[in-house]
Amino acid sequence: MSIDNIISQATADAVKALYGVDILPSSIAPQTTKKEFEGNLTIVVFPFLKASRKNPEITAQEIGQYMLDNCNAVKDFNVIKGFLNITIEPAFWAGVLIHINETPDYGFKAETSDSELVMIEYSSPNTNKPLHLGHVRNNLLGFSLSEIMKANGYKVVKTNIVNDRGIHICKSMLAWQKWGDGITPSKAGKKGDHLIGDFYVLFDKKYKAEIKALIESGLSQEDAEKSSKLMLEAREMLRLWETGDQNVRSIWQMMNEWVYAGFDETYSRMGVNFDKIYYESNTYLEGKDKVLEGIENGIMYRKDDGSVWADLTADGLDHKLLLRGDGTSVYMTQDIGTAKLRYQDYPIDKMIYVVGNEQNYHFQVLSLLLDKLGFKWGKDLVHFSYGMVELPEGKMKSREGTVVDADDLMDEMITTAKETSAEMGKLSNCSEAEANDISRIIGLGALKYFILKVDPRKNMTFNPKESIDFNGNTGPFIQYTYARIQSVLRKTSEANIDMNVDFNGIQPNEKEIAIIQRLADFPSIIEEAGKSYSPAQIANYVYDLVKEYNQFYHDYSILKESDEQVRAFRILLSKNVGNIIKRGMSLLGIEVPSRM
RNA sequence: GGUCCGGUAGCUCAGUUGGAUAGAGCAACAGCCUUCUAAGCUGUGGGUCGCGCGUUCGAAUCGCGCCCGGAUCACCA
Repeated sequence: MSIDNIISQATADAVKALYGVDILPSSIAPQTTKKEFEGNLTIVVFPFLKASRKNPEITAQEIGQYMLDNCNAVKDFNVIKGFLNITIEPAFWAGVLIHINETPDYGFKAETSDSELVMIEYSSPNTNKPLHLGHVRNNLLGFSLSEIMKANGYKVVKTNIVNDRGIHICKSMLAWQKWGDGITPSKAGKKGDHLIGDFYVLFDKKYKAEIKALIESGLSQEDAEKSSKLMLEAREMLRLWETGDQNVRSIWQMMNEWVYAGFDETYSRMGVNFDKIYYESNTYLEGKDKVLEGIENGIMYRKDDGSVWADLTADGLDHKLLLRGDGTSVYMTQDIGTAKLRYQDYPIDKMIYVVGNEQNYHFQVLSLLLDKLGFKWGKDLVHFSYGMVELPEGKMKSREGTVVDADDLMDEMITTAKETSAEMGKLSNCSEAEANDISRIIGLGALKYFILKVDPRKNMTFNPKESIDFNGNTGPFIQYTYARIQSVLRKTSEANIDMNVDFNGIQPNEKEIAIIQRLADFPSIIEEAGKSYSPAQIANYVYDLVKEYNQFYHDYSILKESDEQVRAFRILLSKNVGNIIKRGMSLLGIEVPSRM
């Protein structure tokens, strides 16, 4: 039983004994006492005034006195206005630390046979260009969210829906056919996704030139776009693809393989992965049945031109198109189809879509439609919506070359980490391989932490220069603290310090108590982050813990402490801070180095 | 115009189901390396929590109205 629960229970008991009123202990949430006041936990007594019919000070005084007399965890109390500050018996804190130390999966709930299954969709790239900064935010959020849900005891299936068909892919294919001269990724010495991306850009360039020429020959913008030969060829290719034309399909197959090989490399470097990948080429025809079923059930209706719609005005939204007049699917229909396939594959209880906030409306509609169509998780599907990543110079525009490529970005981060470390002389005692590994961990940690610490809903500015600043609320700062703790532990074992010490009667000081209190918060932080789907809460918690520990680390000698009991206690405390840092960072998909 | 989301220090951001005098980092200035890793620590300065009204013992937090910024409102995905 946690200290919080003990105090909540004791408070409820006190109110019952003093005023004869029943209060649910769970409705009382003790908060950590502010630094400027004495005590560890604070109870706000205003809610009890109706029961006590006395003023706040007297009420707090009475409850405090009762708790002091009847609860052995309470050592002392003081009252300021309506705030009852309780000092916990220091020996209890030692017990809390020992409990944390002895609980291997502290803070993580285990998956059980009746755990709910949550499917998390993230990444969802197009196969016509490499991943960029926007995908990085998506991937990091999606992966972290998966880890957080697992820690909350859910069964998690990570999924990726790859947009592998459509006019954009045909553009790349066409450009490769026309100007590629049979080049392949290995011949070009280039990752496949980058190669395809180059052809996509090339298409756009040639297309623009064609349009420009047509306009100069006297056509209007609109007419020029209509009569562009390139675009017509691309459309024809898409048509052939849809009829299953062998030639087009085999080029498509080959080029997609190149792209997937490139993506795999990027994903694996980024440290993200998937349990199940869906391809739009397999799912894009699937939604039709469901929609037709919807017509029979009166959920959808058909217009005179043959198109099919859903009327969502009763839910405050508009009419939504689901099938075109010619019977083909739109985006929404495909998502319904994908949902159908997924539900055939897995007994989904909960579905989370990690998709940018420009699609908020889409998911509002999807949720309603899936619900109406009988998907049990439709109504409560979570659109984990995140804001755009902007650059200091403004928005990213692929045409203007201001897109930050994911691979380049990771390279840059790792290189900078290595240079910075070398400048500080940190890597002088390492082998080359070790130095590279540490640089990789630090560089990627800096990137990941910088992105994940921000509330996902907010648009954020990614400043490449500032992200490589290793000071303050950053990944490297946290990693550094972890590395120092590992150093302390190494020295502990080198010096053969006996850790089998009886901690009976130990009196942790204020700073130690503050750290233990924070460690004890870990489970509720994970739970909260799982409810609000927020990796940022984990990130900021870990930072607070590290900050608190750093002060302690600088104020007290740990290994030099002469009192064996105190020394062992401080080593134990450090070890557990290290453990929690590691677990917290693992929820963000960030590694921690044992030295740096 | 309709809908959704943001607005907290010069900058980047926290702020736990409404709680005490709103917190970090960066930037600026002043200190601290014979002591477990100085990528660190300590101190100083910096605020109309977008604006107003309301709800109550108490509002950055909840409600209503307005202002600013973003997204979206396609037979694109």
